Amino acid sequence: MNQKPATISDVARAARVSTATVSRALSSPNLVSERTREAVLEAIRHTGYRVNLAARNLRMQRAGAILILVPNIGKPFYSGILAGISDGFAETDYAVLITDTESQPLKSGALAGFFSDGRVDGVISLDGGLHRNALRQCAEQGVAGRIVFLCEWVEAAEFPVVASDNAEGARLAIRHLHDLGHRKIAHVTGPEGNVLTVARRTGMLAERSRLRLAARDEWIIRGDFSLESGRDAAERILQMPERPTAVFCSADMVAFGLISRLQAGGVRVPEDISVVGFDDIEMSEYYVPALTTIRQDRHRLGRRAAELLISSLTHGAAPDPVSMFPVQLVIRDSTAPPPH
Amino acid sequence: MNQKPATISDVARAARVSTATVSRALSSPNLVSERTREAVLEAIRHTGYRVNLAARNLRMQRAGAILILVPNIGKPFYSGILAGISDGFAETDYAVLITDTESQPLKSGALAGFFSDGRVDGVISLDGGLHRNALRQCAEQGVAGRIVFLCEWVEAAEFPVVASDNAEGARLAIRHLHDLGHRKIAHVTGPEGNVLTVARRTGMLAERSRLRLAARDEWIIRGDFSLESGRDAAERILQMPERPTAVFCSADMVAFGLISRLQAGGVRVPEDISVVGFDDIEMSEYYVPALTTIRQDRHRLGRRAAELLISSLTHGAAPDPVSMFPVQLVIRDSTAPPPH
DNA sequence: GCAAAGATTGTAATCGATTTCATATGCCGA
DNA sequence: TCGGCATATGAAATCGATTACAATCTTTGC
Repeated sequence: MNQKPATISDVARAARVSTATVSRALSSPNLVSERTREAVLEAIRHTGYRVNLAARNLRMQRAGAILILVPNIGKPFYSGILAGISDGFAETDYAVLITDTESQPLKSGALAGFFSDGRVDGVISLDGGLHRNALRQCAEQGVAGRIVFLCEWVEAAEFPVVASDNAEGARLAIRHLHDLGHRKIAHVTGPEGNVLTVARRTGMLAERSRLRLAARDEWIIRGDFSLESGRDAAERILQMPERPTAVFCSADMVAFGLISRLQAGGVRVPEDISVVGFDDIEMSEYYVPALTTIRQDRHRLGRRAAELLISSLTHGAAPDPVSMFPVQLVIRDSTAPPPH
Repeated sequence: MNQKPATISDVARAARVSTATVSRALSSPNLVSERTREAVLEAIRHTGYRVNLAARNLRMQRAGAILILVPNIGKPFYSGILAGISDGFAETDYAVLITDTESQPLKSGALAGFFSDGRVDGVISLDGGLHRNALRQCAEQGVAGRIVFLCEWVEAAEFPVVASDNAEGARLAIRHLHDLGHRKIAHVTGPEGNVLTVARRTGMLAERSRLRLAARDEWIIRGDFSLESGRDAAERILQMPERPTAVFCSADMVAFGLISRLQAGGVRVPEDISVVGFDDIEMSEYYVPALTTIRQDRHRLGRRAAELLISSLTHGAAPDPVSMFPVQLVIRDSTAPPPH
């Protein structure tokens, strides 16, 4: 035990051939006679040889890994996405690295650095808050084609994006509330400067004015996709002289925080106030009340981003710069007609 | 643009020294005169050089990466743990790889393979269901010291373990319910064969008999840590002729599934039935009712496992084979005295 | 003033694979 | 029987770093 792993030379020696032949027997078997191929395979079995990826990657000038930038691994929203990405890379020999950009912010030059130190071949970023400079550096190094944005993106940057139709999601939410009879609808936004915040708020505002619904400034409440911001929004609402009858939240977690605080304040959901979330994370179905929300197909989004990246790594070009995925309204128990 | 990254030779040429000197200037500056060190640094700045990690790792006979085996990335429970692990590795130059053992089960020999193909230097496994064979292979290769179990573990295997005091957690839960006046306490277990299932159930049973509480076989309900299993358990309970007045769930997610279904069935929590969870995931505080549960310090667990692995990778030996972390009872709104 | 010790630096081997180029062999048709 | 071609294989260069060893130049002690 504790013996060093067998190398290609060990195999070559055992099979009485050169290392070149061993390599060929593995990567292009048709270049090798059947007899020697058998001998090589037997030697491999015997020695327990596995090709050393560091060596192979060095020689082949690739890193053999891709990196996922996640704003916060802790959020349940990302887990389904990560699973989808993993699935997408399952058949490849790429290793999947994950970095949390919140707990470990990228230092200046770090992103381009990942490429130039041979650590990664490609990047999937779930973080739309990357520095312009960092992206420019990547573009200058000619690795722009190896970066894919997922869910979030950077405005006016030339990287492929895989995302849900956020504006449509917001419209669906508002329309659903309108159909139930709601006319006074509030919205808890995401963090300022976030592209999703903008997309969802814009969609919400557009639909609200299209339907000629009441509009009050205080009904647009700033949040940040977190439970806490939902709770804070609830406190604001509890103190409003004229309360909305429904709230469209920019994320399910926000809705949970909101509902929890509303109920604690004696306001029932959905009897007194209806609530719609966004994302449809696993919990939403089991919340009390079960949450009406906008579903994003997280697994599919992740998978698609993986496929996109793989294809641009192997074929050099991204097939389509933007893929927008449909969202879906899932009606559960947190919405009902407004109190008359 | 699109130029290949600078190599050590480029730097050497620019600084008019040999590659050896460049390497030394970086790794052991005291071996190099100040003048040349300056020149080298200047050349590095000028060329934008970054050391190629594949090459360095190959030469230094290390992989530069560690692998985390997660049963299911999708579960919110793991996110805090992963963040803790990431933190633990933040100051090192190890890359952190993550694999989901549920969506992509390890093939036979895969674990040992990760080591022998130079892909990883160490492993943190959150999966206690690894095959004995896989572990034996690792031991035979002499890499046993580079595997750390976290939260879960494999019974009778000689690897270091970082985990919470699960039995104590179960005892705390039962004692709390007993203190509130409950005498008929049910338990939804984890999946059969899981070490956590055993630890928590054992602790629960021990405390129950110590306190001389009522015991009925049907009050031990098999689950699997999931929302769905909580829902199923609730359905069983709703049909019991003699219902328990309290339920201790083996995970918060189970508790959510359970409460959601109980309420739908007209049983109020905590007025009719009290519920205690296990884990204290972020959501628990914001559930309705806020969940009484056993807190595990997930971030700290993750961090500790990372530190343990790092230390055994650098110093060769694990300081202490088992570290058991204390748990904590967090009392919220899902528990109350039983209906008289 | 000279040998020994110390400080710097360069040359070349090495890590473990892949791949180019050259060589050896066998088979074919003329 | 011999040139030509396809097939099978090996020798050696290469990827980009680190490091053992050797070489040179300074400094120090007596």
